[in-house]
Amino acid sequence: MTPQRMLVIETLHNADGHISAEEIYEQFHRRYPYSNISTVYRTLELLKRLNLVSETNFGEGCVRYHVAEKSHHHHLVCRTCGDVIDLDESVLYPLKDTLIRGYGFEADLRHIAIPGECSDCRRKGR
Amino acid sequence: MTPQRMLVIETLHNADGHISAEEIYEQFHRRYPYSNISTVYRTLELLKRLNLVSETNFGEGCVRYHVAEKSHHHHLVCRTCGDVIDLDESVLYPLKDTLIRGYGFEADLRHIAIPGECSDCRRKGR
DNA sequence: TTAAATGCAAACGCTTTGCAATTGA
DNA sequence: TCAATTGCAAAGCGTTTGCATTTAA
Repeated sequence: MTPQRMLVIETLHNADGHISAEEIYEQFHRRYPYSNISTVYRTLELLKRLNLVSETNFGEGCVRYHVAEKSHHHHLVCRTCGDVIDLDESVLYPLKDTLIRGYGFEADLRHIAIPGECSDCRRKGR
Repeated sequence: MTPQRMLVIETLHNADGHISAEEIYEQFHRRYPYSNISTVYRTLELLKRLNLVSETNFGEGCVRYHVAEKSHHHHLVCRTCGDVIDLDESVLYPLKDTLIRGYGFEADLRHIAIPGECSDCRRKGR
């Protein structure tokens, strides 16, 4: 545990919502001038491996990070076999973000079940 | 209209589904050796402006392109005022792709209505 | 004491751009 | 003819990596 890591983690927690590596670095570097953005990336890499942060790609040309919390789950429901696959809430973050950014629409995406066909049934169907 | 552009357009039509600039260039260059990837990017830029292709970011580090067709529409439904906002099908492509890639699940995302709150009501609500 | 983490600089992959040469209309 | 398009090379962006130095344990 280094002061650099602590600052990155602190920045991640203070930022509510999704923050980019560049933005983390900006705040981090302000408080710790002899620092480097590669340390930010390496710390984020580590936190991802430890499942302490998740990353989401909103299609802006950079990835955004947020602290991982116990989150809602969604479901993928197979129309053929009825199987239900659990889906982490974060899978819908990019969509949620697109709707906010593109339409100003705050989507209520809790408790979603998405219909379709699972991999097994697709394989058998062919 | 140049042979280069025709080949890019042809490649886009032959590729069913989403294709990256790199992949377009690969096919294009095979048939037209004195070509350059910047031409591909410039042609794609043009076709986007003309609404002949759409681009989708699947979070792979590159954008994928597909010919724009008259597509299904989805709806954003405001729980407060009941307003319905039309949503192009392509907005859900990244999610669809995530589900295929991550879970092998072929989501049936036609005719979707997403509940939530529209920008007007959010503004008034504050 | 030493394995691990850092800063730095250079490279990465995808995309964009400036510019001179070429081309379609 | 001439504006538009191309090929090329160089630069841009966010991100990753090799390496010598520093540091936490």
